[in-house]
Amino acid sequence: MSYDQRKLDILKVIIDDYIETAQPVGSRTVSRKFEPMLSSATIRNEMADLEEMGLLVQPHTSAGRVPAQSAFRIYVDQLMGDNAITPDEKVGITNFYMRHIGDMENLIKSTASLISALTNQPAVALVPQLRRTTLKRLQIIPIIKGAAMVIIVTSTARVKQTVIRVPDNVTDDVLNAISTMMTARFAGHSIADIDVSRIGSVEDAYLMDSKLFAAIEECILDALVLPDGSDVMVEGTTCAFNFPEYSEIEMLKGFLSTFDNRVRLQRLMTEALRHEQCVVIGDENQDEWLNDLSLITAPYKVHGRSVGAIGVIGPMRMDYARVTESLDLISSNLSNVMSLYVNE
Amino acid sequence: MSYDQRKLDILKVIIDDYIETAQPVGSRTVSRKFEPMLSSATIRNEMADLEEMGLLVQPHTSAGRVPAQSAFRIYVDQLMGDNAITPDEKVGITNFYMRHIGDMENLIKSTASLISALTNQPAVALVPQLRRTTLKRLQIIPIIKGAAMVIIVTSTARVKQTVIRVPDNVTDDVLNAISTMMTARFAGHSIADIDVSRIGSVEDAYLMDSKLFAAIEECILDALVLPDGSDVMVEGTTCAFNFPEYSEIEMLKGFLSTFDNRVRLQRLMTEALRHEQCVVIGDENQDEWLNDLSLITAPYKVHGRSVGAIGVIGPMRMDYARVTESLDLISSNLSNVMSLYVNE
DNA sequence: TGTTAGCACTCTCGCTCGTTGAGTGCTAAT
DNA sequence: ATTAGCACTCAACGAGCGAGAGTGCTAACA
Repeated sequence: MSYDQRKLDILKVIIDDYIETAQPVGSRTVSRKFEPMLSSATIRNEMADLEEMGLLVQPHTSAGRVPAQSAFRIYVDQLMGDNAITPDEKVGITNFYMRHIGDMENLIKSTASLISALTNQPAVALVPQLRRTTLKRLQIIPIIKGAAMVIIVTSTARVKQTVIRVPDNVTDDVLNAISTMMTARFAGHSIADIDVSRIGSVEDAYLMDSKLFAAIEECILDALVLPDGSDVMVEGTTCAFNFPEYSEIEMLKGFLSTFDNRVRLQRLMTEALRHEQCVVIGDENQDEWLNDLSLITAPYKVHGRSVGAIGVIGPMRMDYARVTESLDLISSNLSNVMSLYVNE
Repeated sequence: MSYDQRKLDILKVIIDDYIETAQPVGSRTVSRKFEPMLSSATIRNEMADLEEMGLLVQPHTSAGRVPAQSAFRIYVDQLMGDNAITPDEKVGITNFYMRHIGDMENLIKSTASLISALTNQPAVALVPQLRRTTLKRLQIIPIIKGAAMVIIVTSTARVKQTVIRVPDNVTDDVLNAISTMMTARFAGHSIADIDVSRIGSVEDAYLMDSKLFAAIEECILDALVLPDGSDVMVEGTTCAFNFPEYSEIEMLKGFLSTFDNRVRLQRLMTEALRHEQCVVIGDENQDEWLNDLSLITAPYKVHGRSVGAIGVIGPMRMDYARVTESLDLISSNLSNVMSLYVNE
């Protein structure tokens, strides 16, 4: 019982069909689709072998077969085709990014929508991470006595705001001065660089209240960098309504609840940002909550440096060819657009 | 066949039960709950009357009865109780707002979550509307050649950003100067006041490129004020998974799709902002897409002026007493907190 | 006159059970 | 090695049936 090519070809036909229909695939179906023509009996023999090899699973005796998780792995690594995205669609993607103007949150949100529309799967996208981009401007604006808002604008045109407490005796002018000064000092620097030591030197220079700097420091290092779920955009969860595997309400609920915990998703995507495109199938996922799903992610880059990530989460049965190609394309388009924004 | 009190009392029992169970209510159930004790036969007679009056509907002969839309109207206007919210819960709400610190988007989002948690219904909340608050600061930040980002901070600590095109020859210093100047000029003014004519005078004073001002004007009047769906927060849609009326996937899909069109929701809530608390049941709604749902909204105010709105969208069967009380309470708490932010 | 017990009737819901059909594994022939 | 043929399995579907909840009506009663 060898790993011969025919077995793999048959496996591909089975998986292709299963991806499309979400139904167990029978020998007759394969026989009809398979080239060269083989009788269903022959296919049956091969399928029995594939089952013994752990690549197929029979839900019950008289059903067809369903690909096992390991089969999807082989499919992704060796079997699936390419050119799943038509030239027209490629042009569409390019146009989408050429036409786009707007702020970062919007761009990333639209990107998630685009991925979802293209793949018919829920899509996830991570906004450019602050500590991976550079500061463009920092502005502290008083709100009420005792509180001020820190607004940070990054080189990727991202705006992030947070509220900090400030001592009562700090005047608007002081906050303004600090804003100007910090902007001048740190503009163009990586946000990760705005660290305690440097703030120290600033403090010395301006002889300011150290509590205020402590607050600003905390604001930048914690509030702006700790994952709070607001950095991750989710679009297209309604796709799941059309998935046959979630036709039961409890199943659907289970699947959709995956997207509720934004902090968890954000952590996941922040991790994904560190790798090139990757496909994680079923319990290959470290996280238990993804154990019967597949996660496909790709980073996007500004001048070659990964600053964010996009991805798709869906059932193990998904059109891997289409999804991986889509993510690749979109990632590179997005990277280009974003690199335009940022003068190196 | 009069509108006598007993009929109304029976109606109340029926609706209370129906709100709780979403099941047709039979005469025996009512008989058991009704005070004074009456036989189910008597109740049956009354229920037959109520049906004839158009207040009850029988799904089929051998089922109990379901309140008609008009019955819910009467229920809301005359029958439902109060004190649906326990003192403990009230304290919880107050604490929630006392503890809160953060920016506006966050506060409104949390508010929506709170409403949803309290009512077990999907909740909707509208961020303070720009044209109803005053400007705190306007900052134009260049992003790339030909584009700049306008950041507006309002008196309600809201930050709104948008990207505008600027002529290539405008320098950073000019943008900075304009920012400072416009902030000085318009800070404290209603954002609706930043209109063409005033921009005209500013333009004269600084002899600036009129195209740039046109762009800024457009940015403020259009991009920042036109409903784009980003002003409305939706939380708790997953509540619907537990509603018996949406136990069929198609029903659920239909209901949840209500929340997909954010622009539509934003328009709805912007309209709601103009009224005091109101309960709109079924096809009392102007909008067809709400015709078999109920919408309950309440505005929230800063120093007596409505600037935003909160609301609940759910099936006609909903705990109106609890929802209206919750919205009232939260609206007044939120109004208080927000008024604190804004020095009159 | 309002209330209630009793009863026949209706209709949904859930259950069982036989039928159907897709799919299998095995065997024997090619 | 391939395939036709066949007996076998099992989920899915639908019909048929009984149970139960609920009704309306009637007649008796306070």
